[in-house]
Amino acid sequence: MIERHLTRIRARHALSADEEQVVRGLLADTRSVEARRTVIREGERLEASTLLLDGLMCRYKDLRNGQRQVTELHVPGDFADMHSFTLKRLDHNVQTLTDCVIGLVPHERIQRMTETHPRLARLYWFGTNLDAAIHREWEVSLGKRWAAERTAALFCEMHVRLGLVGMADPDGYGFPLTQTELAECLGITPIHLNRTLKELREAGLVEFRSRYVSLLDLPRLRSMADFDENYLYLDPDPL
Amino acid sequence: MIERHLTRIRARHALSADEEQVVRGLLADTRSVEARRTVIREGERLEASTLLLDGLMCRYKDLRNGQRQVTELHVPGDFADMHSFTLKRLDHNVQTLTDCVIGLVPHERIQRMTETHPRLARLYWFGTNLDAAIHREWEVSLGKRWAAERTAALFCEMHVRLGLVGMADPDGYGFPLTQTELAECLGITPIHLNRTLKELREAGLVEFRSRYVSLLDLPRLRSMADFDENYLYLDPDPL
DNA sequence: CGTCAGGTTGACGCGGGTCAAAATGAGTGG
DNA sequence: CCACTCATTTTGACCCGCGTCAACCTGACG
Repeated sequence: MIERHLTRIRARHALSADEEQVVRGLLADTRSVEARRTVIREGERLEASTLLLDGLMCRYKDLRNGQRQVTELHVPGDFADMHSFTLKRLDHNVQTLTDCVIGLVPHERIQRMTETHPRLARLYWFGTNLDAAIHREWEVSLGKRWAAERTAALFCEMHVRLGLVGMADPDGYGFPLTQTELAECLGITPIHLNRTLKELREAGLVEFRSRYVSLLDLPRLRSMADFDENYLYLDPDPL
Repeated sequence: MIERHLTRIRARHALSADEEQVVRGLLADTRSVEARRTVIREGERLEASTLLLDGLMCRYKDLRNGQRQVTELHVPGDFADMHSFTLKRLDHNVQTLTDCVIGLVPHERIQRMTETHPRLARLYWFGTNLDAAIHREWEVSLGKRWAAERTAALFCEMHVRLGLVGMADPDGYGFPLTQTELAECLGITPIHLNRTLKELREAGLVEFRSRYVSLLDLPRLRSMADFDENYLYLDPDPL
């Protein structure tokens, strides 16, 4: 089950046999969590980081008025909160969107890894910096793109990220979110997202139905989103 | 001049005399850069990280249509791009907003530091995770807050961050941005920002004039922004 | 066949974008 | 000290994207 995590790392960096063993040794425990459970609450003190092995999760922040903004989606192989290793408590919540399998990685094991395997430490540092890059791209979407462009950009991002761990087809992928959840990622109301999806569908760009995203015309979809996958760092320099 | 950087670190973590010497030794060179110069361009290969010693800088991303979104502001003492140590090329640009003094820290020195001083490595990792936390809060602002709330939130954030390095008064701070630049942070047009500033001023909350932010009623300003400074991690756990 | 979550559509209003133009203010040169 | 310039701020008019409120539809499930 940790294979997807190794796949994710290897998509960007080589791993020696020794390093692979250390990575495998990080996992202290795995557990199943059903859909829509908040796994990590803002402010609580954490002693372990959560590795997503299967399913989809998200980071979100609540507002006083009951609304929430999702700040990142997680696909299998992602660490949901490697950053809690240094921060110890988070400024946001982490929730499952679907039924999930998660792995727990005690901070003390990460600590030991940073001391014995500085290159691995650097790879995981890279990983949190990649999260930040995704946050920045979402800032651009939320700040400057119209609803349709924004929606297109997210569909493009998820296609690449799911593809990296072998969970996407060339022209689509399973994506079991409700329209309400998707709208919370995009900073628009579910109603307006529904209209936007209709617009994208009728333009022959993308269709989102029964938990599956069908990419009807990927080149035009990427173009309308002004999608540039460089922010996902698919070809980093070798370390 | 590196004092502000030490102050910034010490605001959150203790530093031993030995560690302080290592931090001081990171700086290979300092230079002056005039206002509105792009110091780091998206995609270029980097061999050193940039430490902001004096002045204001920002990270921004360009869009195809010529618009841009600022994704973070930097105050003196901040690393503008510690994340380039692991990413090697950035997904965004970095620019001076005012005349600045910057310090250059070769990646090889950071590399050596991670091997000899893992605790310092962890502090700098913390620093990049703090940047990500700021990105997340901006995502919330851009996605969910009205223009006035969003503007109030940014004024609150900058008050705290500038205050940490001794550059804010209890009821205001110097903030030499144009309204256009501020609007690029907030994801609204300069014209609408101008109307929003008028609204905040007439409500007796905050005034932004001649490069100075006057906090007329900080409690109400924080309240309207739903400002919760936890995301700035002012009291992290000791490492 | 009833129930309920989630998806869809319509009507209407407001926040904020857009275009145009005037006012203000910091420099600069005469 | 004044005239001129150019960036920046400010205001007005108009319109559209998206929020809001209210129904209605659909499909999964017991």
